[in-house]
Amino acid sequence: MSRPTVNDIAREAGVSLATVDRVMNARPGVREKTARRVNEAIERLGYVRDVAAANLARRRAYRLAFVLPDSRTAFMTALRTAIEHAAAVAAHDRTRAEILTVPAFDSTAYARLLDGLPQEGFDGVALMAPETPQVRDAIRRLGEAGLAVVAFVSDQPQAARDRFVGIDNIAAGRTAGMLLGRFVRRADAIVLVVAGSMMSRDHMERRLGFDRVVLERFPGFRVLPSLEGRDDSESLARLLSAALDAQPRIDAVYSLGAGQRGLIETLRRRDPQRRLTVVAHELTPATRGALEDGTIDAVITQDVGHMARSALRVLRAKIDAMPIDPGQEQIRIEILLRENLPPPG
Amino acid sequence: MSRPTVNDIAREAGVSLATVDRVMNARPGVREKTARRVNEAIERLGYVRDVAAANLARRRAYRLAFVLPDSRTAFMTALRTAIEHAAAVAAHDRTRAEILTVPAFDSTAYARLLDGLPQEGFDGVALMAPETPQVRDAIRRLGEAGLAVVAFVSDQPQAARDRFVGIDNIAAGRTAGMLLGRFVRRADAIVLVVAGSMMSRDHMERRLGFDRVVLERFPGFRVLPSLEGRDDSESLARLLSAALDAQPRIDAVYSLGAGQRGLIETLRRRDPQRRLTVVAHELTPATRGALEDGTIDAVITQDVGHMARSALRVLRAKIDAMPIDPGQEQIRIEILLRENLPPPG
DNA sequence: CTCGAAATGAGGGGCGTACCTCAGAAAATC
DNA sequence: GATTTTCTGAGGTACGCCCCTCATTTCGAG
Repeated sequence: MSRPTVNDIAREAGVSLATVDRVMNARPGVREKTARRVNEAIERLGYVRDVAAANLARRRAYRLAFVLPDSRTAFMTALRTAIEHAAAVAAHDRTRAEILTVPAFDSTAYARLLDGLPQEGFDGVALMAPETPQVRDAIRRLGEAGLAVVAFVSDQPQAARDRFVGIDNIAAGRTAGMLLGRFVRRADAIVLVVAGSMMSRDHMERRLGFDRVVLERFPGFRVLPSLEGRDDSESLARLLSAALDAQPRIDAVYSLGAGQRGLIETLRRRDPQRRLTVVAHELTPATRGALEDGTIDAVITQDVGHMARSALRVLRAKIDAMPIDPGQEQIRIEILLRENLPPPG
Repeated sequence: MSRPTVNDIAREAGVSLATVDRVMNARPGVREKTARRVNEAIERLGYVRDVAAANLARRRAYRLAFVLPDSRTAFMTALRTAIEHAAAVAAHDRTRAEILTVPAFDSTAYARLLDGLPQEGFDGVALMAPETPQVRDAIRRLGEAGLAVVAFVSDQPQAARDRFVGIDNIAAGRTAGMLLGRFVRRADAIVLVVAGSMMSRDHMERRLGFDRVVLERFPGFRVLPSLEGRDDSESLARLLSAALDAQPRIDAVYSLGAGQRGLIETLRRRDPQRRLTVVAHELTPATRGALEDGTIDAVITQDVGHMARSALRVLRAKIDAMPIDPGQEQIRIEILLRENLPPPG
């Protein structure tokens, strides 16, 4: 005997199909007593609505938006590709997801775009945006308009988002710090921190976590003031080169993300014997190559494919008011060495 | 304009619905020329069959089996729980998955069980079994009977499995070796390897990878003959205690998996200052606690939840002859430090 | 050209659910 | 008890696809 259907419920509850339908879809005009009988029958038979059939009948289509900054770092490119891929797969599942792009730090533009989404028929939004009052208010309005909202990659802890899909960047920074600290042999190591841009919350949090762990666990380390390459490989290469000249005894480099290409090229040139211990963020073609040839010792990363799929699943679940599987939606802070690098592609 | 349906295909191809249906479901009685016209129409409109609707109409139900050894290590317990959870979720999706248990190293019992599956109406099997000729032949017969077969956790590279869901244990061993080697401060470290049982392929492969990396990268290390606790915490505790007495200068311990509880308790007692560098496999309540309190420095693990879900997805895809998303099905060799430990549960 | 076989069209019933209408029954109101 | 209001039942149509039957057309062989 297979799963019970609405018909079984109707029979079991001693009511008609129409009544079962009214109860199940919260339509008006059912006495409380009758509704209870139906719900009891559902309980008793262990009925679970066949979501596939329901969606078929409803002709339901989920219309979702990924709202991303227009930044074009390797990480953002990989993220976009992952989202497009996940969206193509989800298209087989009545889900249409589009990427919308906004000037990177323009909160007003974000707010304007978000405010327009309800009228355009979107049911849910995955949002990667700076944490500002304007964005926060726009998120609240989205929620009031009935859209599901997840903060994506970068959290909005103060805002009315339904969930955060991404990693804890403080913990990621701690992880990087611990790894770097244990990889470096000497107790009085000099460490250089390289940042894309400190304007982004992620990088600030990583830095924070890193500093804390160094302070707690490697108090003998000297951490130099951080280099800011403004997400740009060329300027980063120049800055790094200058820093290595100024302080030749640098033992380790921690790269918070963005501009990795310039960093790696400079390291290859300046440190061919790989005396330096290097920990970087984000798996990109550049960091993969550097991991393979030993220029970088470890990469801390987050699986962009997983994040894209997770955002889609979470949004759909929120739209349907269904529970999510926390284990499946937990994005890991991955540590990659050359030895556990997943195959490319 | 939403997705094209079979009706659109029929119209576009200038044939009737019945013919489209015959083509799509490979039913006989269609001239090749006509079939081609239909397929062209499918191409042109970018039609993709609505699998949900198709399954509904077919009343298709996937009946899947997880065939596991009766071993009751913490890892196997976690794995079973993860499978049960994934199966409960998949039940909402016309998929019934059951766990079948076989005496751990009894190839004959495995073969007998596997041979019975086709008659019992199973469509696919995820199999964790020793790699023996008997099992290999049984897998071939399953394939011939039309079942999808994935090797689960432990690969069957010589057998006709459709895929392997699990990690490369040689790489996992290499990862552990690299991590341990870099965490230990001295170049002439003495390393103790602790195994549950060397009978299992996984543990042998990890050992192999570990040894190779130590040989290549840390040639000064001395690796002691390995301790075998036969997957049993108590006997492992005794052995370890004896080994630490015999060689007090041990610097590091590598635990291949199984019997971790005894290991950890002994370490807590014998090494309260955490002088030892310890790398272990599998995230379990015991290793989690040990990571948190610093008894263990790193854990190499594989996400059991991911593996269970992946096996289900892969089996369904194989049964439907649909493509899979390699990125999503890639099981990671995860490195966990205290800093990037995911929340429990 | 004829005949039989093969190919195709037309149509129905069904999968489990949603959503609608209308008539009739039960309950609440006075 | 009559009347209004609220509930409930019966039944239909639809979603996109599967699978079956039967009549009709087309094709190829002789």
